[in-house]
Formats: sequence, C-alpha cells, structure tokens
Amino acid sequence: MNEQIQAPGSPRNVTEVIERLDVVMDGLPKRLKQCAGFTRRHLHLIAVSTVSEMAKACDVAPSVYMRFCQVLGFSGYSEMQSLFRSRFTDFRPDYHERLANLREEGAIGTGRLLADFAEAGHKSLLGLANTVTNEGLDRIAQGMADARVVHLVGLRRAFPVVSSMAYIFDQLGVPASLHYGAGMLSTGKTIFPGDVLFAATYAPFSEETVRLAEAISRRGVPVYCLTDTESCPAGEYATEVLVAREDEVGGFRALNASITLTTALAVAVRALRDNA
Amino acid sequence: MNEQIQAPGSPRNVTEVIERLDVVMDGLPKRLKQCAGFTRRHLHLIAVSTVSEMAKACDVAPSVYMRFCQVLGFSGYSEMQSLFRSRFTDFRPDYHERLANLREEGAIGTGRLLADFAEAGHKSLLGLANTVTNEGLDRIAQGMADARVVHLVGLRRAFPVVSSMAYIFDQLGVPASLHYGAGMLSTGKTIFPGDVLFAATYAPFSEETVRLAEAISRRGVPVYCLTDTESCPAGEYATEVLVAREDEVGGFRALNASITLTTALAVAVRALRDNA
DNA sequence: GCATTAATGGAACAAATATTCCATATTGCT
DNA sequence: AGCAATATGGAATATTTGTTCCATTAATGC
Repeated sequence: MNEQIQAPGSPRNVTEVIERLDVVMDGLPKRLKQCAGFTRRHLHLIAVSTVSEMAKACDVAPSVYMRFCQVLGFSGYSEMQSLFRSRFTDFRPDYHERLANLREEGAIGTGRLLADFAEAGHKSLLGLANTVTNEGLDRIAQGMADARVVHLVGLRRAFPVVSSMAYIFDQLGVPASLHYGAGMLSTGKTIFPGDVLFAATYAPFSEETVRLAEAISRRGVPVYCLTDTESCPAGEYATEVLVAREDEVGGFRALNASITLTTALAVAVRALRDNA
Repeated sequence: MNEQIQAPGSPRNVTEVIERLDVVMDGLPKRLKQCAGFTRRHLHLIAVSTVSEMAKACDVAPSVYMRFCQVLGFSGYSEMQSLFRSRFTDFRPDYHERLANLREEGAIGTGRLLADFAEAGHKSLLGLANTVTNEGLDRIAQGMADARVVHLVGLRRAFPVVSSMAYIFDQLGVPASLHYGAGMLSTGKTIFPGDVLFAATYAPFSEETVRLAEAISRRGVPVYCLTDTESCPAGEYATEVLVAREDEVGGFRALNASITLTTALAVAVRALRDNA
C-alpha cells in the first residue's frame, strides 16, 4: 500500500506554504526539487503567472508543476494561485470590526495576533518584489551613494523607518542626517545642492514631510519618496518614488516591507560607495 | 464623421494608463465612468483579476468592462492585464539568466540585495513562531494592559522598534512613554510602581539599557525584555524575555521579527484594555 | 413626442488555460 | 544486469476566461 505523506488539508496561508516547502524540499525528486527551488525564491510570481509560465521558469513540464502543487497539498495550480491572489483581493475590515470579531471569541489570543501579523509580514514581503522595480532602486542607491549628505525625513509611522536607516548609515560611515519633527522647515536650510533627500510618508500623509519635499525639490535637490500607495502627494515632487505596501491585520500595519526595503537600500548605498 | 479621440497606440506603461484615465474620465457615460472610477482606485487588482471579477467589482457587465479597456486604448482586457502583469514579470526579465545570477556571488545588484533581505525576512518571521511562546506573550500583554504607564527603552538598533511601539500606543490611547538615550538614568526616576518597563536591546547590548533594566527591576517594577539571543544580560533582571532572532544578509539584519512581534504585542495590549 | 443615436447586458463563440492520462524514461534495488 | 517502482513529459481533454455580437433599453436632438 502506497502510504502518501499527504497534508491533512490545503495550506491556508502563505506561512503554511513556505513551511511545507521547507519540509518537503529535501525528499523531492529532481524535477520537483527544481519547482520547489524556483518557487521558493519567486513566490510572488504565482499570483500573476500561468502554470506553463511557472513550469517554463522552473525548466519543467506543466504537468510536473501540476504535481508539485499537489505535493504542497493543493488540489492543483488554480487553488494555489487563488491563495496568492487573495492578498490583493481580500477585503480588509477595519480594526474596530476586527477587534470586535476577536472579542467574540472571548479572550483575544496574543499568539493568534502574532500569527496574523507574521502572515501579513510574509505577504508584505511578497508584495515588495512586485511593486519595486530594480531600475528605480538602482537609481536611488546610486543617487544616495553620490550624494554629499543623505537627508532623512519621516514622521509618525514613518519615523521608525528613517531612524533605522539613519542607524545603518551611521554604522557604515555613510554621511546621513536624520531630521526630526519640530521645526523641520528650518532644518531644510541645511540641505544643499549635492545632497539628496529621502522622505518617507504614509497615508494620511503628514503635511510637514510633503511640504519639505516640495521645498527641497524646488531647489533642484533630488527627492526620493517612500510611501505606501501610488497616490502620494509627495510623489509629485519626487525624483523617484518607492511604494512599499504593507498588508494589515485588522487595520493595523507593521513595517516589514518598508524596513526590509530601506535596509537593503542602505546596504546597497554602502556597497556602491565602496566601489567608487 | 465620428471623431474618435483614440490614443495613437496602446498605453505603454501604468503612468500612461492613469493619465489617459484622467483625461477621458469626465466625458464617459455612466457605466464606463463606474469602471474608470473603480479601476483608478484599484489598479493593482487588474494583474490578478479576471474581466468578470473587475466587472463585478465595478457593478457592470463584463462586456462593458471590455469596452472600457478599449476606450483606454487597449485591444481588450488581456492586453491591459499583460501591461499590469509586466510590472511583476519584467522584474525578472529572463528566468534562466536570473537563476544564473543568483548562483554567482560576485556582483551585488540592489535588486538582488532586496531579494536577499526579503528572504531573510521570511525566515525571521518563520522563526518567530518557533521561539515565542504564547503564554509568555500573553503575560506581557496583560502586564502592559494593567500598567499605569508603559515605559519604552531601546537604543541604537532597537530604537526603531520601541519608537514604532510608542507610535502605536499613542494612536490607541495606551499610556506609554518613550525614553531617549541621553540621561536615561535620570528619566528612570519617572518610573513608579504600577508601571512596567519594556526594554529592547540587541547584541552588542547597550550598557545604558541593561543598567536601566537592572535599576528598575530592583524597585519591583516588572521589566519585559526584547532581545535577539538567549544570552542577553538584561534577561537576568527581566520578568519576561522575548527573543526575536533576525536572519541576516552578509552580517546585516533588518527588523522584521522584532517589529512584527512588537506590533502584535501593542495591538494585543490595546485589545486587552478594551475588555477591562 | 418621435426619430435617431448611443449605451447596455446577456448569450453565443473563440481562445487560452488548467488538468488528467498514459506511454516512455529514469532510478533504485537485488 | 534485470526487474520493479517511480518519475517524467507530451498529448488529449475539460474548464475557465476573454471576446464579439445583437437585441433591448436609455439618452439625445429635432
């Protein structure tokens, strides 16, 4: 009797897919391992690709990729794809409703919340690969590497993001200046040609950050903007715009995509300066 | 003669789509305007949705959405969709080439760095579920919910983590106080029985944070410690210890696990206070 | 208020896509 | 080496999805 080590059910979320992938990876035959290897590194492609495209990318026949989906516990490719598409299509109730729902179950399990946020983090990181283009990122990294000083601005929710950049830049010896909230317009006077400004702002956009971006761009200083939606008002003044969409849990967002993006960017800047 | 204000060719990129959308929007009949309105606000859905899904979301028949695509200058939905999907797939122009690049550890592209950090982020989030126990997390959340004031301390790399907590607490009306670096020992005098201290510190541990944790714990105030390894010196004085190990890329670490954990924790605290 | 034109939505058709099946190739074991 | 079990890929099929067509309805101009 062929004892299939089959999952009890289909993976319900991205976290489960990744875990399962890591578990089965080693014991897989050659072609299926190819699927696992490529898919693991390109999970974000599933939402927008056909089986044939994924199969081709893995250098494998479509039917093999089909079986790969089944090994993961899905009935087929369609089911797997719909899981990865749900990130885009899910309607997210606002947090009052969500917390109310959680309360119905009596005590809100903190662990459950953590699992939800971890899942949202996975999704945010997947989205990052989708929305950020290499070319734009390269241009920003190069612009920062060439700059005399990199000025960092971000208030409220964006502040942890820019302050983490500031720390990394400081560690790596990249000249950077973190501008704090109070009297930001006057600190704008410390920004000169040859510098660049990195401004992070999320909806609802803080007036001060947008105004500073506008003022600085008027002086011909490059402005790089990090935000969470295409329709950011600072984008109008920005030389380049980065969009890091964060998945949310009941209306709350962590900063996985943003901090991952800025950390990679900061390290890239340092690497480019090394080359010069 | 019916003078069609038709685009010379199909839009070549998303920017052109948005521009065209803004141009034609006003002169559109009712149903097509519905399409324009919804689509403008949900451009990201096109890549992962079928015509029927988009049509349904616009509350319109599929054939109407079809004509909407044509008004935008596309031959049909498929052409429009492929434009929005190209953002995802252009990221990796050629899969084989990309795979080859992944193998050679030579040139560091910014995109490659981002992919590496995203991967490290996934791993960090997976690890979180393994190292953090629900019970400990619940106790901390309850302790914070019961506290008069939650004091937050974290320097250097830990600062973005506690500052993001401070922001969320502020938003949610949870009494919290963020302690900055300079003169931290004197600010310790503002911490009283009934309060709790949340201290984050990563290797190499900052002396000030550890000393503050020690001083505060001596006064019988609960100290919760967030760190990245079991052997944290502040752990000795802590009532509870949370370990969030971050995977690294070439020695650099982002903050995915930490920020995910603290965000979940902050939301849990708010939820528990609601119940009271 | 009637005639003409544009807009709409459903249903038929065409194309693309997922899925299964099976003959062939490969691997592992004795 | 020879057999059995497993893996593989291509071709056939089923299903979904995109697209077009046309009868019906609404809007517009006279």
